[in-house]
Amino acid sequence: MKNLVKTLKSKKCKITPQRLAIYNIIKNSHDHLNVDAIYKKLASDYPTISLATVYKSLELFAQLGLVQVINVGENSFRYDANPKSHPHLVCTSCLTVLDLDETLFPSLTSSVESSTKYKITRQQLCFFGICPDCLELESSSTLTTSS
Amino acid sequence: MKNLVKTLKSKKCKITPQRLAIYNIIKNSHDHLNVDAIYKKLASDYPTISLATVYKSLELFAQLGLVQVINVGENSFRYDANPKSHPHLVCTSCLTVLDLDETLFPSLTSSVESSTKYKITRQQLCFFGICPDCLELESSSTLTTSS
DNA sequence: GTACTTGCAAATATTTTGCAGTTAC
DNA sequence: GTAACTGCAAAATATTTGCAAGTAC
Repeated sequence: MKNLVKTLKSKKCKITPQRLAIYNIIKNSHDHLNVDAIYKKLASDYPTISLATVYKSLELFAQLGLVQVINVGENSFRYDANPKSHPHLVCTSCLTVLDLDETLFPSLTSSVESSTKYKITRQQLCFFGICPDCLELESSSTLTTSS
Repeated sequence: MKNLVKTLKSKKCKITPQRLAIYNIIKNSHDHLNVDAIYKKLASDYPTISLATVYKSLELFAQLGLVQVINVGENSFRYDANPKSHPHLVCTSCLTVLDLDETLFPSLTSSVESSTKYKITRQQLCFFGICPDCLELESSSTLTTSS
């Protein structure tokens, strides 16, 4: 939060309740919410907030490097309060998106740069699979339906 | 193309000129086109084809495992005639999307599986950067504007 | 006080759907 | 001949924009 306030001030952007609320929601969710989910979470505290405000705030945050926009193959974007590019792990069953530790994959960028002539600025690693909870549900439902 | 015909037949799907044309376009483009680009490429040969047909055909191809749907953080999807999951390289300047050789990154999946309890089914690696052509343009325009 | 911000409504973009007419087989 | 497919138009979904009213500073 201090980071948000400091960055907004330094760019002469105003510190509004809406912006604080939106940033808080992203910051405090382990999952990576999309605009709609953020909007719905705001609904109880800010019944009159508009989707446009959520979009505008998120775009500002992204420009200021406060959040990262991620896309895991859905037709909507999700937002991550950690602006540093890092790998994500998607459960294709319950659709949650977790962070992974980047240190699992050292020096991917440099191997791409050396084998192509590209100057790499960013990478997006995304793994799709089934989380332990869903795996368990799956196996128990298999037992049920097979009876 | 033989692959397309064989797969369509085996699933009792009809082999229509539209489907052949759409598949051809994806297959023959080094870049990874989105629906709009495919539709525009079709325009000269099939002036009456509809966007809906392009969408429906691509969805069918994806379901049959003939193409891969990719998303590199745009708000539209691109299509790849190589259905095997493999890394992509995006030039953020000219917006082309190239394939990378998967062998550059061995055993990513297994290291994710061993460090989480997830069962990984698919991965998407995407590197963003500037291609050699755009790098060159950039440096020459810098020289020009700085004069 | 004023420049920035919000919230609404309308616009735009992408994708999906329903259905009547057409076509591959 | 018929089930599958196409093309159109309308709907659904996601995002952006213009602008009048409101608010942080």
